Amino acid sequence: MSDAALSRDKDAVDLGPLAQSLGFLLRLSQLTSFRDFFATLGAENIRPGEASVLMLIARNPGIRQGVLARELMIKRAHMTKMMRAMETSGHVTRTVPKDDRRAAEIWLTDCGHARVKALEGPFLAHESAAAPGLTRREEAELKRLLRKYLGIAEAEVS
Amino acid sequence: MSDAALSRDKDAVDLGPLAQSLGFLLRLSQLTSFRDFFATLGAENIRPGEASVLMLIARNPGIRQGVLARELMIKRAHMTKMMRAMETSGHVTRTVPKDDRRAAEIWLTDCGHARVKALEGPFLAHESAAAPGLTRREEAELKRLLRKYLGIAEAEVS
DNA sequence: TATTGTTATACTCTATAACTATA
DNA sequence: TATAGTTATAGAGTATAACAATA
Repeated sequence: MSDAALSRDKDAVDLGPLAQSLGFLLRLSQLTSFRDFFATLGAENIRPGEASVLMLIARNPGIRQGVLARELMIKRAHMTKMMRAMETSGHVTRTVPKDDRRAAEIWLTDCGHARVKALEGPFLAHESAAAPGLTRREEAELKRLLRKYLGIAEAEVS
Repeated sequence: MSDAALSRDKDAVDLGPLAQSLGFLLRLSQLTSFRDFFATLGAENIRPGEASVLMLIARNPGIRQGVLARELMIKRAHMTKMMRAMETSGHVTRTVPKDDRRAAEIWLTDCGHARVKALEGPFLAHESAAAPGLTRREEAELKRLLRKYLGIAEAEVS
Protein backbone atom coordinates (compact mmCIF):
# COMPACT_ATOMS: atom_id res chain seq x y z
CA MET A 1 0.00 0.00 0.00
CA SER A 2 2.25 2.71 -1.31
CA ASP A 3 0.06 5.76 -1.54
CA ALA A 4 -2.91 7.70 -0.35
CA ALA A 5 -6.61 7.24 -0.14
CA LEU A 6 -7.02 3.63 0.83
CA SER A 7 -8.66 4.01 4.20
CA ARG A 8 -11.45 6.39 4.89
CA ASP A 9 -13.25 6.69 8.22
CA LYS A 10 -10.07 7.45 10.15
CA ASP A 11 -9.00 10.64 11.94
CA ALA A 12 -12.62 11.80 11.88
CA VAL A 13 -12.38 14.60 9.35
CA ASP A 14 -15.46 16.80 9.23
CA LEU A 15 -16.82 16.74 5.68
CA GLY A 16 -19.39 19.41 6.43
CA PRO A 17 -21.76 20.20 3.55
CA LEU A 18 -19.73 17.96 1.26
CA ALA A 19 -21.26 14.90 2.93
CA GLN A 20 -24.61 16.13 1.55
CA SER A 21 -23.34 16.92 -1.91
CA LEU A 22 -24.49 14.54 -4.61
CA GLY A 23 -21.62 15.51 -6.90
CA PHE A 24 -19.04 14.96 -4.18
CA LEU A 25 -20.49 11.60 -3.18
CA LEU A 26 -20.67 10.50 -6.81
CA ARG A 27 -17.07 11.47 -7.43
CA LEU A 28 -15.72 9.58 -4.43
CA SER A 29 -17.94 6.60 -5.20
CA GLN A 30 -16.71 6.47 -8.76
CA LEU A 31 -13.09 6.54 -7.65
CA THR A 32 -13.81 3.79 -5.13
CA SER A 33 -15.54 1.67 -7.73
CA PHE A 34 -12.73 2.08 -10.25
CA ARG A 35 -10.16 1.30 -7.58
CA ASP A 36 -11.98 -1.96 -6.90
CA PHE A 37 -12.09 -2.60 -10.64
CA PHE A 38 -8.32 -2.27 -10.94
CA ALA A 39 -7.69 -4.21 -7.75
CA THR A 40 -9.42 -7.27 -9.15
CA LEU A 41 -8.79 -6.85 -12.87
CA GLY A 42 -5.68 -4.70 -13.06
CA ALA A 43 -3.57 -7.69 -13.99
CA GLU A 44 -5.54 -8.06 -17.21
CA ASN A 45 -4.49 -4.60 -18.34
CA ILE A 46 -8.08 -3.51 -18.73
CA ARG A 47 -9.06 0.14 -18.65
CA PRO A 48 -12.65 1.02 -17.75
CA GLY A 49 -12.88 3.37 -20.70
CA GLU A 50 -11.60 0.86 -23.20
CA ALA A 51 -13.89 -1.83 -21.80
CA SER A 52 -17.00 0.34 -22.05
CA VAL A 53 -16.26 1.46 -25.61
CA LEU A 54 -15.59 -2.06 -26.85
CA MET A 55 -18.64 -3.51 -25.14
CA LEU A 56 -20.85 -0.81 -26.59
CA ILE A 57 -19.57 -1.48 -30.10
CA ALA A 58 -20.08 -5.20 -29.57
CA ARG A 59 -23.72 -4.62 -28.63
CA ASN A 60 -24.27 -2.07 -31.39
CA PRO A 61 -22.33 -3.10 -34.50
CA GLY A 62 -21.86 -0.25 -36.93
CA ILE A 63 -22.62 2.38 -34.33
CA ARG A 64 -21.67 5.88 -35.37
CA GLN A 65 -18.62 7.39 -33.79
CA GLY A 66 -20.56 10.42 -32.62
CA VAL A 67 -23.31 8.32 -31.07
CA LEU A 68 -20.67 6.37 -29.19
CA ALA A 69 -19.22 9.63 -27.90
CA ARG A 70 -22.62 10.95 -26.88
CA GLU A 71 -23.65 7.79 -25.02
CA LEU A 72 -20.41 7.55 -23.10
CA MET A 73 -20.21 11.31 -22.55
CA ILE A 74 -16.86 11.51 -24.25
CA LYS A 75 -15.96 14.51 -26.37
CA ARG A 76 -16.00 13.93 -30.10
CA ALA A 77 -12.45 15.17 -30.44
CA HIS A 78 -11.31 12.62 -27.89
CA MET A 79 -13.35 9.85 -29.50
CA THR A 80 -11.51 10.48 -32.74
CA LYS A 81 -8.22 9.70 -30.99
CA MET A 82 -9.63 6.61 -29.30
CA MET A 83 -11.00 5.25 -32.57
CA ARG A 84 -7.72 5.89 -34.34
CA ALA A 85 -5.84 4.08 -31.57
CA MET A 86 -8.24 1.13 -31.70
CA GLU A 87 -7.99 1.05 -35.46
CA THR A 88 -4.21 1.04 -35.25
CA SER A 89 -4.27 -1.72 -32.66
CA GLY A 90 -6.52 -3.70 -34.96
CA HIS A 91 -9.60 -3.90 -32.74
CA VAL A 92 -12.02 -1.95 -34.93
CA THR A 93 -12.57 -0.95 -38.52
CA ARG A 94 -14.44 2.05 -39.83
CA THR A 95 -16.77 2.31 -42.80
CA VAL A 96 -18.47 5.27 -44.40
CA PRO A 97 -22.24 4.85 -44.74
CA LYS A 98 -23.73 5.56 -48.18
CA ASP A 99 -26.53 7.75 -46.89
CA ASP A 100 -24.20 10.13 -45.06
CA ARG A 101 -20.64 10.23 -46.20
CA ARG A 102 -19.59 12.48 -43.35
CA ALA A 103 -20.21 9.79 -40.75
CA ALA A 104 -18.09 6.85 -39.63
CA GLU A 105 -19.51 3.47 -38.61
CA ILE A 106 -17.49 1.40 -36.18
CA TRP A 107 -17.18 -2.39 -36.37
CA LEU A 108 -15.26 -4.88 -34.30
CA THR A 109 -12.61 -6.93 -36.07
CA ASP A 110 -12.06 -10.57 -35.16
CA CYS A 111 -9.34 -9.34 -32.86
CA GLY A 112 -11.80 -6.88 -31.34
CA HIS A 113 -14.39 -9.60 -30.77
CA ALA A 114 -11.76 -11.73 -29.08
CA ARG A 115 -10.81 -8.79 -26.90
CA VAL A 116 -14.43 -8.23 -25.87
CA LYS A 117 -14.81 -11.89 -25.01
CA ALA A 118 -11.69 -11.74 -22.90
CA LEU A 119 -12.95 -8.59 -21.17
CA GLU A 120 -16.54 -9.60 -20.57
CA GLY A 121 -15.75 -12.54 -18.36
CA PRO A 122 -13.75 -10.67 -15.73
CA PHE A 123 -15.94 -7.60 -16.14
CA LEU A 124 -19.17 -9.45 -15.46
CA ALA A 125 -17.54 -11.37 -12.63
CA HIS A 126 -16.49 -8.09 -11.07
CA GLU A 127 -19.91 -6.57 -11.54
CA SER A 128 -21.69 -9.57 -10.10
CA ALA A 129 -19.56 -9.36 -6.97
CA ALA A 130 -21.20 -7.54 -4.10
CA ALA A 131 -20.60 -3.83 -3.71
CA PRO A 132 -18.73 -3.52 -0.42
CA GLY A 133 -20.78 -2.07 2.41
CA LEU A 134 -24.13 -2.58 0.72
CA THR A 135 -26.63 -5.37 0.87
CA ARG A 136 -27.79 -6.84 -2.42
CA ARG A 137 -31.08 -5.01 -2.06
CA GLU A 138 -29.31 -1.73 -1.43
CA GLU A 139 -26.98 -2.26 -4.36
CA ALA A 140 -29.91 -2.94 -6.68
CA GLU A 141 -31.71 0.13 -5.39
CA LEU A 142 -28.60 2.25 -5.82
CA LYS A 143 -28.28 1.15 -9.44
CA ARG A 144 -31.96 1.77 -10.05
CA LEU A 145 -31.71 5.30 -8.70
CA LEU A 146 -28.60 6.04 -10.76
CA ARG A 147 -30.32 4.79 -13.91
CA LYS A 148 -33.32 6.96 -13.14
CA TYR A 149 -31.07 9.95 -12.53
CA LEU A 150 -29.42 9.28 -15.88
CA GLY A 151 -32.68 8.75 -17.70
CA ILE A 152 -31.81 5.18 -18.64
CA ALA A 153 -34.97 3.19 -19.07
CA GLU A 154 -35.48 0.20 -16.83
CA ALA A 155 -35.81 -2.63 -19.24
CA GLU A 156 -33.72 -5.74 -19.16
CA VAL A 157 -33.63 -7.91 -16.08
CA SER A 158 -30.26 -9.20 -15.09
CA MET B 1 -25.49 23.29 -28.05
CA SER B 2 -22.11 22.98 -29.62
CA ASP B 3 -20.88 19.56 -28.63
CA ALA B 4 -21.71 16.04 -27.66
CA ALA B 5 -23.39 14.34 -24.80
CA LEU B 6 -26.24 16.65 -23.99
CA SER B 7 -29.17 14.39 -24.74
CA ARG B 8 -29.35 10.80 -23.72
CA ASP B 9 -32.33 8.56 -24.37
CA LYS B 10 -32.19 9.05 -28.12
CA ASP B 11 -31.43 6.56 -30.89
CA ALA B 12 -31.99 3.72 -28.42
CA VAL B 13 -28.47 2.44 -28.05
CA ASP B 14 -28.23 -0.93 -26.33
CA LEU B 15 -26.04 -0.52 -23.27
CA GLY B 16 -26.03 -4.24 -22.56
CA PRO B 17 -24.23 -5.25 -19.37
CA LEU B 18 -23.04 -1.67 -18.90
CA ALA B 19 -26.52 -0.68 -17.75
CA GLN B 20 -25.98 -3.03 -14.80
CA SER B 21 -22.47 -1.87 -14.02
CA LEU B 22 -22.14 0.18 -10.87
CA GLY B 23 -18.86 1.73 -12.04
CA PHE B 24 -20.34 2.74 -15.37
CA LEU B 25 -23.46 4.22 -13.79
CA LEU B 26 -21.36 6.10 -11.25
CA ARG B 27 -19.11 7.52 -13.92
CA LEU B 28 -21.96 8.79 -16.09
CA SER B 29 -23.78 10.12 -13.04
CA GLN B 30 -20.73 12.01 -11.89
CA LEU B 31 -20.28 13.59 -15.29
CA THR B 32 -23.96 14.54 -15.33
CA SER B 33 -23.77 16.05 -11.87
CA PHE B 34 -20.64 18.05 -12.68
CA ARG B 35 -22.21 19.25 -15.90
CA ASP B 36 -25.16 20.57 -13.88
CA PHE B 37 -22.71 22.16 -11.48
CA PHE B 38 -21.02 24.09 -14.26
CA ALA B 39 -24.31 24.96 -15.94
CA THR B 40 -25.50 26.81 -12.83
CA LEU B 41 -22.21 27.95 -11.32
CA GLY B 42 -19.84 28.10 -14.24
CA ALA B 43 -20.05 31.86 -14.37
CA GLU B 44 -18.47 32.06 -10.92
CA ASN B 45 -15.36 30.32 -12.18
CA ILE B 46 -15.71 27.60 -9.56
CA ARG B 47 -14.08 24.22 -10.02
CA PRO B 48 -15.53 21.26 -8.09
CA GLY B 49 -12.05 20.22 -6.98
CA GLU B 50 -11.09 23.63 -5.72
CA ALA B 51 -14.43 24.01 -3.93
CA SER B 52 -14.11 20.68 -2.12
CA VAL B 53 -10.53 21.33 -0.99
CA LEU B 54 -11.30 24.81 0.31
CA MET B 55 -14.46 23.71 2.10
CA LEU B 56 -12.64 20.85 3.77
CA ILE B 57 -9.89 23.16 5.03
CA ALA B 58 -12.51 25.61 6.26
CA ARG B 59 -14.17 22.87 8.30
CA ASN B 60 -10.86 21.42 9.51
CA PRO B 61 -8.39 24.24 10.15
CA GLY B 62 -4.80 23.06 10.27
CA ILE B 63 -5.61 19.78 8.52
CA ARG B 64 -2.55 17.94 7.31
CA GLN B 65 -1.87 17.96 3.61
CA GLY B 66 -1.76 14.17 3.47
CA VAL B 67 -5.05 13.80 5.32
CA LEU B 68 -6.63 16.20 2.85
CA ALA B 69 -5.32 14.08 0.01
CA ARG B 70 -6.54 10.85 1.59
CA GLU B 71 -10.05 12.16 2.30
CA LEU B 72 -10.51 13.55 -1.19
CA MET B 73 -8.79 10.57 -2.82
CA ILE B 74 -6.23 12.80 -4.46
CA LYS B 75 -2.65 11.63 -4.84
CA ARG B 76 -0.13 13.22 -2.50
CA ALA B 77 2.00 14.34 -5.42
CA HIS B 78 -0.95 16.15 -6.93
CA MET B 79 -1.97 17.66 -3.61
CA THR B 80 1.47 19.21 -3.38
CA LYS B 81 0.83 21.08 -6.60
CA MET B 82 -2.65 22.16 -5.51
CA MET B 83 -1.36 23.48 -2.18
CA ARG B 84 1.45 25.34 -3.86
CA ALA B 85 -0.99 26.92 -6.29
CA MET B 86 -3.34 27.92 -3.48
CA GLU B 87 -0.45 29.28 -1.48
CA THR B 88 0.69 31.31 -4.47
CA SER B 89 -2.82 32.62 -5.04
CA GLY B 90 -2.94 33.62 -1.38
CA HIS B 91 -5.81 31.38 -0.25
CA VAL B 92 -3.90 29.22 2.21
CA THR B 93 -0.79 29.22 4.37
CA ARG B 94 1.22 26.26 5.59
CA THR B 95 2.82 25.68 8.97
CA VAL B 96 5.09 22.91 10.23
CA PRO B 97 3.79 21.23 13.41
CA LYS B 98 6.29 20.90 16.27
CA ASP B 99 5.54 17.25 16.93
CA ASP B 100 6.22 16.14 13.36
CA ARG B 101 8.38 18.38 11.30
CA ARG B 102 7.82 16.36 8.15
CA ALA B 103 4.17 17.33 8.00
CA ALA B 104 2.43 20.45 6.70
CA GLU B 105 -0.67 21.96 8.26
CA ILE B 106 -2.97 23.95 6.01
CA TRP B 107 -4.80 27.11 7.09
CA LEU B 108 -7.10 29.46 5.23
CA THR B 109 -5.98 33.06 4.89
CA ASP B 110 -8.47 35.91 5.10
CA CYS B 111 -8.62 35.78 1.35
CA GLY B 112 -9.26 32.02 1.56
CA HIS B 113 -12.10 32.51 4.03
CA ALA B 114 -13.63 35.09 1.75
CA ARG B 115 -13.35 32.69 -1.15
CA VAL B 116 -15.08 29.92 0.81
CA LYS B 117 -17.88 32.28 1.76
CA ALA B 118 -18.32 33.25 -1.86
CA LEU B 119 -18.34 29.59 -2.89
CA GLU B 120 -20.59 28.17 -0.20
CA GLY B 121 -23.61 30.20 -1.15
CA PRO B 122 -23.91 29.07 -4.77
CA PHE B 123 -22.65 25.61 -3.83
CA LEU B 124 -25.31 25.04 -1.20
CA ALA B 125 -27.95 26.54 -3.46
CA HIS B 126 -26.97 24.13 -6.19
CA GLU B 127 -26.96 21.19 -3.80
CA SER B 128 -30.33 22.08 -2.34
CA ALA B 129 -31.83 22.14 -5.81
CA ALA B 130 -33.57 18.93 -6.79
CA ALA B 131 -31.62 16.27 -8.62
CA PRO B 132 -33.30 16.04 -12.03
CA GLY B 133 -35.34 12.92 -12.53
CA LEU B 134 -35.52 11.99 -8.88
CA THR B 135 -38.04 12.72 -6.18
CA ARG B 136 -36.74 14.24 -2.98
CA ARG B 137 -37.14 10.90 -1.25
CA GLU B 138 -35.19 9.13 -3.97
CA GLU B 139 -32.46 11.74 -3.90
CA ALA B 140 -32.08 11.37 -0.14
CA GLU B 141 -32.00 7.59 -0.47
CA LEU B 142 -29.41 7.80 -3.25
CA LYS B 143 -27.18 9.97 -1.08
CA ARG B 144 -27.64 7.64 1.88
CA LEU B 145 -26.63 4.62 -0.18
CA LEU B 146 -23.59 6.40 -1.58
CA ARG B 147 -22.49 7.40 1.91
CA LYS B 148 -22.91 3.83 3.08
CA TYR B 149 -20.95 2.56 0.10
CA LEU B 150 -18.18 5.03 0.97
CA GLY B 151 -18.24 4.22 4.66
CA ILE B 152 -19.21 7.75 5.65
CA ALA B 153 -21.09 7.71 8.90
CA GLU B 154 -24.63 9.04 8.91
CA ALA B 155 -24.49 11.85 11.40
CA GLU B 156 -25.56 15.38 10.65
CA VAL B 157 -29.05 16.14 9.50
CA SER B 158 -29.31 18.68 6.76
C1' DT C 1 12.87 1.18 8.12
C1' DA C 2 8.69 3.82 7.42
C1' DT C 3 6.42 8.16 6.55
C1' DT C 4 5.64 13.21 4.82
C1' DG C 5 6.11 15.91 1.43
C1' DT C 6 8.65 16.99 -2.94
C1' DT C 7 10.20 16.63 -7.71
C1' DA C 8 10.05 14.89 -12.30
C1' DT C 9 8.07 12.32 -16.06
C1' DA C 10 4.59 10.44 -18.74
C1' DC C 11 0.10 9.52 -19.82
C1' DT C 12 -5.02 10.12 -19.90
C1' DC C 13 -8.72 12.98 -20.25
C1' DT C 14 -10.89 17.41 -21.02
C1' DA C 15 -11.94 21.99 -23.19
C1' DT C 16 -11.80 24.82 -27.03
C1' DA C 17 -11.70 26.33 -31.48
C1' DA C 18 -10.67 26.23 -36.23
C1' DC C 19 -10.88 23.35 -40.13
C1' DT C 20 -12.83 19.75 -44.19
C1' DA C 21 -16.22 17.54 -46.38
C1' DT C 22 -20.36 16.65 -46.63
C1' DA C 23 -25.51 17.52 -45.91
C1' DT D 1 -26.29 26.95 -42.55
C1' DA D 2 -25.71 22.92 -39.95
C1' DT D 3 -23.52 18.53 -38.96
C1' DA D 4 -19.71 14.57 -38.61
C1' DG D 5 -15.46 14.06 -37.99
C1' DT D 6 -10.61 15.96 -37.73
C1' DT D 7 -6.65 18.52 -36.09
C1' DA D 8 -4.11 21.21 -32.82
C1' DT D 9 -3.27 23.21 -28.42
C1' DA D 10 -3.61 23.97 -23.67
C1' DG D 11 -4.73 22.58 -19.31
C1' DA D 12 -6.44 19.34 -15.64
C1' DG D 13 -5.89 15.20 -13.43
C1' DT D 14 -3.52 10.83 -12.59
C1' DA D 15 0.18 7.17 -11.99
C1' DT D 16 4.70 6.20 -10.91
C1' DA D 17 9.04 6.33 -8.99
C1' DA D 18 12.90 8.36 -6.89
C1' DC D 19 14.40 11.59 -3.41
C1' DA D 20 15.35 14.45 1.22
C1' DA D 21 14.08 15.25 5.73
C1' DT D 22 12.23 13.40 9.58
C1' DA D 23 10.26 9.87 12.59
